[in-house]
Amino acid sequence: MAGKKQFDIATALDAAMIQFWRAGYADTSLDDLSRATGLNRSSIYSSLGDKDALFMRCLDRYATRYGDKYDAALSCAADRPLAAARAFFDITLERIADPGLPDGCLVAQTVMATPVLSASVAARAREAIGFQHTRLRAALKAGRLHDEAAESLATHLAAVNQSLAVMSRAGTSTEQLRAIVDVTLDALARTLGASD
Amino acid sequence: MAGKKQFDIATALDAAMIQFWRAGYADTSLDDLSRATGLNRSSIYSSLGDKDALFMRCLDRYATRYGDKYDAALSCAADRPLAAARAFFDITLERIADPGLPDGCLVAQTVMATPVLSASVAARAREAIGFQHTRLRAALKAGRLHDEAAESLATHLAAVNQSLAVMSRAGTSTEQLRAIVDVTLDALARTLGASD
DNA sequence: CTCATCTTGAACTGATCGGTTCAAGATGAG
DNA sequence: CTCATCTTGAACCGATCAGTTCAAGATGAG
Repeated sequence: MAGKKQFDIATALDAAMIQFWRAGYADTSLDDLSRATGLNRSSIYSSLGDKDALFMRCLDRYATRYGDKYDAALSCAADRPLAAARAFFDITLERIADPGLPDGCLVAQTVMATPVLSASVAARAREAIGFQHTRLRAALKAGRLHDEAAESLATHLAAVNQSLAVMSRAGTSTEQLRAIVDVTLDALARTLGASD
Repeated sequence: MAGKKQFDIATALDAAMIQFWRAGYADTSLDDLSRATGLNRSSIYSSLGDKDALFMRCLDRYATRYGDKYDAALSCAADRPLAAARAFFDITLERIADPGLPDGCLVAQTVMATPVLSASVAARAREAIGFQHTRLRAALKAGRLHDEAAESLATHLAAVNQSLAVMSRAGTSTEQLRAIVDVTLDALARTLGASD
């Protein structure tokens, strides 16, 4: 515990995460990471591990951070499932609207690069998608949807959420992104209404 | 026209397209393209241009080939708009189910890599997404949906179609992919029914 | 002040990248 | 057969890549 102040690892991880998020794994060099974090190459290597390990930490960080937010948004699903689903999508839409964050989604980007990533990284990204599905299914079941409807609707909601990552990178406006989810929310509303 | 047979440019383009489709621009080297096409490095360079130009040709090829199929699928929209939408998604689902083709979608992959691609390539990919939207909106209008509904539903359909690219790479089964579009098709069916 | 600890910048390695050139070989028209 | 034309393999270039090492410098505890 001597020497200069230790740099803030959490801050560095955030910066690295955003760099990977914006440019993807392949298009992020160690120099990019050094520039983004403000840390030296050797500092990154010694305290954050090599590129693969660092990416994995960023992926976990991303999944945990937004996973918690998605969980919170869905927490009212038992009482108001439609509002819960709306809040769920709002997490994504607000993230996209935040000018301090990249468009798209780190998980979506990673999943798309699956064929050229290491097996462990690919598996972790798929896992994150699976968690999203599980989260949504549980919420829909809590909202008194029968198993079959909860299953397929959870898959649909997870997919539409991922589509926002693609469309935001295609230059789709926030109004159009909102329109995408509104169609889905209408479908959910009718299903909920019909099951009452 | 002397010398050995000229190799088939169309076949070579298909092979290059599939390589880019599977691995993306950044993760495709000239050696990869050489291996995929069976052509020599210098042959690629002399007759297909440099990496950027070749990628652009592949992107155009992809957009045209599947664009035509999507158009054909939507051609019955005036009479049977719901069947047209179903046929539209079937194009994508069949493409994903084809073991001879990569999962995902070249356009989706390219759009996701927008921040690190040349401006011209990024614009072309966005253009392709725009065409998809235009195509769908025209079909929905032909199916007697009013402008507002056609606009937002076209955006939704285009987005769900892109979501299939992401989800297919996440290991989602064909049954689940089908469930994703079925929710959307149900929503469309109700909208069409309500507008009658 | 002293010294153990941490950070930093710089350099090096071996590999791969995209792009380009060119001589050698293969081919078919005349 | 002759020769113009095309393809091919190999090599080279400058640049960048990830990974690693290490000496020099900065820092704060004792």
